[in-house]
Amino acid sequence: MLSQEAPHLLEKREVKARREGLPELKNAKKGEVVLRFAPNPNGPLSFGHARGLVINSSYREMYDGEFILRFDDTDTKVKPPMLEAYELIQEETEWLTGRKPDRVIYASDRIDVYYEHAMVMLNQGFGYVCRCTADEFKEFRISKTNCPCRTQPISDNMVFWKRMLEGKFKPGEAVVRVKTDMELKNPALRDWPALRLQDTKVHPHPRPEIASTYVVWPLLDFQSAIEDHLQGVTHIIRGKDLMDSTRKQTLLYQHFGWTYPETMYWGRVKVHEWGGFSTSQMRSDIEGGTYDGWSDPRLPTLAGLRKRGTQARALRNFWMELGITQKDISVPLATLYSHNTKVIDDDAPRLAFVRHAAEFTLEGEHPKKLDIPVHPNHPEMGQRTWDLSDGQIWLESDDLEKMDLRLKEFADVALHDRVARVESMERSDQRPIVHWLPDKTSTEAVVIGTKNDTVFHIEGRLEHHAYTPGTIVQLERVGYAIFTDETTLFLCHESLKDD
RNA sequence: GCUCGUAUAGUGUAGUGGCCCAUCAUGAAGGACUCUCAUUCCUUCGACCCGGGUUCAAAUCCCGGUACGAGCACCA
Repeated sequence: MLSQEAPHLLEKREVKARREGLPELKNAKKGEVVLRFAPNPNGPLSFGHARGLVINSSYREMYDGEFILRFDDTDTKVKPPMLEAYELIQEETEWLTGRKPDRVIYASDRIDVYYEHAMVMLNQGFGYVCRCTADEFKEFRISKTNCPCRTQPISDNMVFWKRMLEGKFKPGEAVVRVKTDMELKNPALRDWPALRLQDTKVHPHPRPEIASTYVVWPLLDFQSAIEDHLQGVTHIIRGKDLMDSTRKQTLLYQHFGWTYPETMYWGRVKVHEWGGFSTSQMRSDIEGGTYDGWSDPRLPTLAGLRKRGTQARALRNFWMELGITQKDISVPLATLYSHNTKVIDDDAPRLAFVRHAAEFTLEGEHPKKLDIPVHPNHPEMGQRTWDLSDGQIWLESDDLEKMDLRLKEFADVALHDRVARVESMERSDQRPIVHWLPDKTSTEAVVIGTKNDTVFHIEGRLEHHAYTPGTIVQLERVGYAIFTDETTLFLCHESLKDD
């Protein structure tokens, strides 16, 4: 009845529902969306890169589109690529997004294509070879005046271009610029540089097949713009630090008569506990020995996160929850850990680890063996069996302040010298429940964790197990941990409380 | 300095003129369950940057201010 008399009331109710997942893409048709993520392979992927991967690849799934992984490796000096990173990044991309990219592109394979477009630009007069120094041009940019090179004839541009390719200029002596307008309000857009020279004898490209082949290299704004068009990219989602890039590139697209893709931006993300890390800073810290490689768990790299047991799904949930707002934000690690806990808890077998273990002898009547569940919420995961035949057990030294304890799943005991006297098998009072281990079912082990950029080791007794490296377990009353080897574990979540 | 952008609970986030004395998550506090300080569940706490304007009606539109961030690299 309502639907007949006042259908608008029903419609409104739908609108109120909280939006789930990512917002719709503008001008997007299912099956016709092409997205890309374009890191510089100057190191393995970091936590921040994960956002680009997660958001872009999620839209691929949402629209049944295509996802391109592109290596923007066009700088051999300031941010030189790292050869191993090409493989690592592809592997990490697959791990994080759950599948391979539809296409993988190396910008350094496509230099000739960029040259062709540079020549079109020069021939059609919307680009020119500028021989001013960077400082000289800066003055022109500030004073909104044309540089003398701007009006030179196309024939001159072609000559200078040829000389650039032949290596007749040194880096800094010539650059190809896109003609925009020196009066543009935004100084960043005025006749921006598109290609420059690099001394690839001194700074060869790390890929052996490229090495010193080229001296003229495109800059990001040019290379990325051309490649996006060539690959048919329909939607670009990237950081808002690249907003002026969009504007520069749109100007270039107008010259070529192309239409620029739809663009969305996200703001800066800082993780409260990490502060600022840059790939180059990490690189030098690793080389200097501060960190133990790119997968050091203190580092905000995907490799480091992975090593401490962070699940791809947790990372995906984390970034999906932040969405793509342009706000600059600072998130606590607790948020990521909370996602990770949700992902791992159901599958994490329980295991006992007694920190700083102290040995006691059981006194009194008690069973010689004990069966306890592997996971309290999942009986189907089976039982673990403890051997108490020699009566020797281990307790956490921090638990020894109280003299009366309940040994979890076992018995009430009273401590006294190195003896634990069994008072009752049933729970008889409210004494604290502690975890413990029989000597015969445990071995020496070490748990490693991090705290404020330092690494700590905890020695103790670990319950016997048959888990392989990489298995995530929950150490009862301690926390989630991932096996490094049979007797070494790493705590998944850094303890965030001060103690 | 010029240019661009953003401002909702402690932290994130939904909300695109009336359904909003504002959503969801996280966090904190309390409780239930549990022979873990885990998981799960319940309760509570807590926000529309400031000032004008438009409108019958503004978190939502406009202007100004403030704060924060980014670009103005022959880096990506």
